[in-house]
Amino acid sequence: MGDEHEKNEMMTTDLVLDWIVEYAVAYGLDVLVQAVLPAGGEPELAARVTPKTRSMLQVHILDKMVRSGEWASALEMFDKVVPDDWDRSSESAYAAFHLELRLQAVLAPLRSPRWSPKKAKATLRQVLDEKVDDALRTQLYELMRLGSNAPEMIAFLDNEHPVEAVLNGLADFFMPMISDRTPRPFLERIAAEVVEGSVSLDDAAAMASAALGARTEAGSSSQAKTPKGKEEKGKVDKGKTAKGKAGKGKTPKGKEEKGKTAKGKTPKNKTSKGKTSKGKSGTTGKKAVASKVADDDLVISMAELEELAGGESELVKLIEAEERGLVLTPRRTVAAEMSSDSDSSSSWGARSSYESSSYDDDDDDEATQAPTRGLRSSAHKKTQAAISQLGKASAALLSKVDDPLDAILAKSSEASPAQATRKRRRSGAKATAVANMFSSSDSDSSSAVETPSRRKPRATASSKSKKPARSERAKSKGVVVAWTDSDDEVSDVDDGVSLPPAKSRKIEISSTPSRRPRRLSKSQAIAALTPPNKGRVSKASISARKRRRWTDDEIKWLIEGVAQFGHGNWAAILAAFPFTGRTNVNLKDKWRTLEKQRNL
DNA sequence: TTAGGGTTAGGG
DNA sequence: CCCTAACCCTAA
Repeated sequence: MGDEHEKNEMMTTDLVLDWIVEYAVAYGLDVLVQAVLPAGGEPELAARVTPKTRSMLQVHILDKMVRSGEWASALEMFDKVVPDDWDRSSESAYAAFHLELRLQAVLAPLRSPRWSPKKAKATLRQVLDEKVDDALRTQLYELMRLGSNAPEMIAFLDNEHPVEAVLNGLADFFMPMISDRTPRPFLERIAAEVVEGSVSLDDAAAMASAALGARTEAGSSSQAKTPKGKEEKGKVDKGKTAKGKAGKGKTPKGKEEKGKTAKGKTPKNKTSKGKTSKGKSGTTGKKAVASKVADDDLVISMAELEELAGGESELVKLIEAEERGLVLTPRRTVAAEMSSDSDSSSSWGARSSYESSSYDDDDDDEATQAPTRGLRSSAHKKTQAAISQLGKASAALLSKVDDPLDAILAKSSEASPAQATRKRRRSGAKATAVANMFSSSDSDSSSAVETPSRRKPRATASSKSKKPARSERAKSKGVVVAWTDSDDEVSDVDDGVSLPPAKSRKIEISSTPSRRPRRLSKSQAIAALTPPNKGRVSKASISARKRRRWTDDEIKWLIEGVAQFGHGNWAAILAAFPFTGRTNVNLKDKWRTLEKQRNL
């Protein structure tokens, strides 16, 4: 009796916990996901989550892996997620999706716009040498056939095996498993608080449990959970049957859809850009504790950011100013895109209606746009929103600080493409630097400060001129050249820089000035000017950037990354691991030295 | 963005 | 002072 009551209470609590976790996922709180997943999670929490919720979380992770191109991990996770009783025959949807995943795993390294046909072929051949089944082999041979023509092959990859299609397939495939539950406002609220960090998960469970208990107490307590269990079972069954249908329809549908979206709206690929630094879900060695810490840091970082920016209202003002276009940053488009659709609906069910209907394609936009992202959902959106918020905040912060370089560059009317690029990269680097400053509680506090790689005063010596013996070069260093450029005068520069006027006309140039075409002297000047600016901006970053030795962790990531993405995909590797203060070129260089070391 | 040649800080 | 790892520059 009392025993049973206790038991019921416990199960109620667990169900509530389930819900909270589910909503937390919808809110994009990966910490919870990590905490609950068996491997590396917190055992107690994991044990209290129902298998169904666990599956849902796993699908969530799978979705992330697919998005970040961790195909090997995705394959692994896929096998874990699929229930044992699903049809795995070669005709099944399981087989189709599994094949697609494996294909993607092979194709991922080839998607780089810069891959060489030679490399692609070699990679494919290597795969073919391993044991692959006929279905995969057929696909790969088709790729081999196209391998001699790079553009054609890329087009093939994009049209026949777009990542989009896999994502859609993912949504289709698992939708039956993931039913949408009726949202419960109070649970949503609590989940939101968990996300904010003001309430711990356990407290939330207690709170929600109390709330739910109060409601269900009126009826019999066992009533509360019985329907749930039934519901769950029913769903699994239904899922199994529905799945076959969904899977079969999947491939053509995905393709069709892709074509249409591509035709309709160009921009949208951008979304993934922002979230680079946190792609670690696959190989969390460090437990949920670590991710918890990371999340705390995120919370703190916003607060600190606001504080630094002069309080919230100030920050808001700045952001608003930015949005009105007063402050131009490339991020603006993303922000606009973000704010355009705010949704609050439960995410997981969004696609089901689309699935059952045979999808008449008469009206384009609405039909295609909405269902495209079954799983992208609000979880993704929230994450994106948070990221964009952070980005905006840091941009606002930066805009508050005087960094004249951008202004200077903007002013220089002949802005060559190269300069423009440099400018953009700089601001990007700065933004991440600010973010890193808070998010990486990591050891060397210097790294964050270093990150905005300061160009050395040394103005580019023309590399073509064969090196003029060390001593000579050394001597030439430190020549002082007076720069007199009539048009934009000191004032121009002065606004942002506020350098001592006397200095602004004298620029130190380390290489022979006469060799350079005059046109370049300005950019040289800018480069030369830069460090002093920085000195003014922040006392911490005065020092010239330091050499930072590679840590074991970084080396580990690099090796892992090459194994995962293949040699030469440095940008992808950089994005997939939590490198701080490293660039893709750095990775490339490090790999070069590693290889050298191994050979010797 | 990557490949590869060039430059240099800093350890031994 | 030498050598190497880390970093820079630029063509493609």
